[in-house]
Amino acid sequence: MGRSPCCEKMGLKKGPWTPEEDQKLLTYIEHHGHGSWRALPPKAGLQRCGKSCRLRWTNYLRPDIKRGKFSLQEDQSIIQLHALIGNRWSAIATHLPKRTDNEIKNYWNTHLKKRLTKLGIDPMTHKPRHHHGSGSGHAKDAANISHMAQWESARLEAEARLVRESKLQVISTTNPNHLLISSSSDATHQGHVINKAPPGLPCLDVLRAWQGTWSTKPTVRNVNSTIISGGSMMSMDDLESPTSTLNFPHINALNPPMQNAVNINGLNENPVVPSEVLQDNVNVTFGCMDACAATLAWFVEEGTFSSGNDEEVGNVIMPAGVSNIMMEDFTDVLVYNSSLAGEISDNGGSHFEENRSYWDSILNLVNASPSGSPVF
DNA sequence: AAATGCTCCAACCGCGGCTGA
DNA sequence: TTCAGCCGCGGTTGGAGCATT
Repeated sequence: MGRSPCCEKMGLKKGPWTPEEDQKLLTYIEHHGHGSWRALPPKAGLQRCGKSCRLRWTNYLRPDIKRGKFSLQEDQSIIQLHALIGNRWSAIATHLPKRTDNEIKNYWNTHLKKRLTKLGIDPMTHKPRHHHGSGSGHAKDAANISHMAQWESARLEAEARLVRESKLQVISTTNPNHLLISSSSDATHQGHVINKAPPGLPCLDVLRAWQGTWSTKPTVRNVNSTIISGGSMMSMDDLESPTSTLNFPHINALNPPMQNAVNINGLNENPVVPSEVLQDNVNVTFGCMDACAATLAWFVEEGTFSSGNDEEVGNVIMPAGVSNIMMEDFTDVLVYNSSLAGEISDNGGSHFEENRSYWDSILNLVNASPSGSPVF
């Protein structure tokens, strides 16, 4: 590859792994764990550097890797997380169980980025190239989004580290010969276990303190009726990530879309929360709007809605007409979410028409494509 | 059938952060 | 405090396989 041959100069093999090498590595790790990667190759009888072994294991041989096509929900998650935290693949992978950071990175570079580009959405900023912002208000939103992105980014990194540290603790207290798993992609799964562990883990306290630093407000109800408890860990059960501070109204709205539309409309009956309390959550909602656009276009392109549950079999393929009707309802849901946020925050609902226009423009863009064919 | 172009992904490299001496 | 060793992450690449001409 025209780079300095770090392994070659030591007489070590590079390039594609043979089935025999895979078997050696698998067998060794199953019996001994990987321990020090640097020390592993000679013990396992491999003419490879430790780095190469680690990569092979974490990206390919690990038994808990899910391979194959990404689901629509996984697409959503990647887009939304990327909109928030950028190219932090390992952090994104912690929210996609059984997917490796490398796989997500490849998928982004080969599929998602291109599709967003074709949609006219900048894959780096997640904004439409001809975004119709509203002057200073838009700049303010952008600043808030940036603030939240930094917050979430730091939180995800802390979460990933927490998972890694806790894994070491768990392993050290169990069978020393237990299979060591060191990839980040299983972090979400592992994180559930860890976060249900008895309180007292120092790392958890650190994370709590970290969250408390930013979230000093009292318990509030956000636009999606999820209770967020400021200064302490929130309810885990409702969230995709065990410690996520975010929620994505459109995800819930789509799983399935119609039922959740009812749920969201039901918010009218909920007590209105003071604007200062909701502000942060509202900002997140707006921060995800552009990512929502891409996601929405997805569903129209595919003509499908995911069940949202990997356990269920298959997606429902809808006729174009039905799809359009559902898209209109979906728009209402999204507009409602964002306009509710706007109402509660500071503009007395002034976002409503603007957001409706925004989503209508996305729908028009999508619907302008030939019937039943991708828009890109 | 052959040549060419394109897509995809496994695997590499370099850098930065962490840890222990 | 410094430094060396190690690990993990993100960016990048080579090449296999597929599609198109």
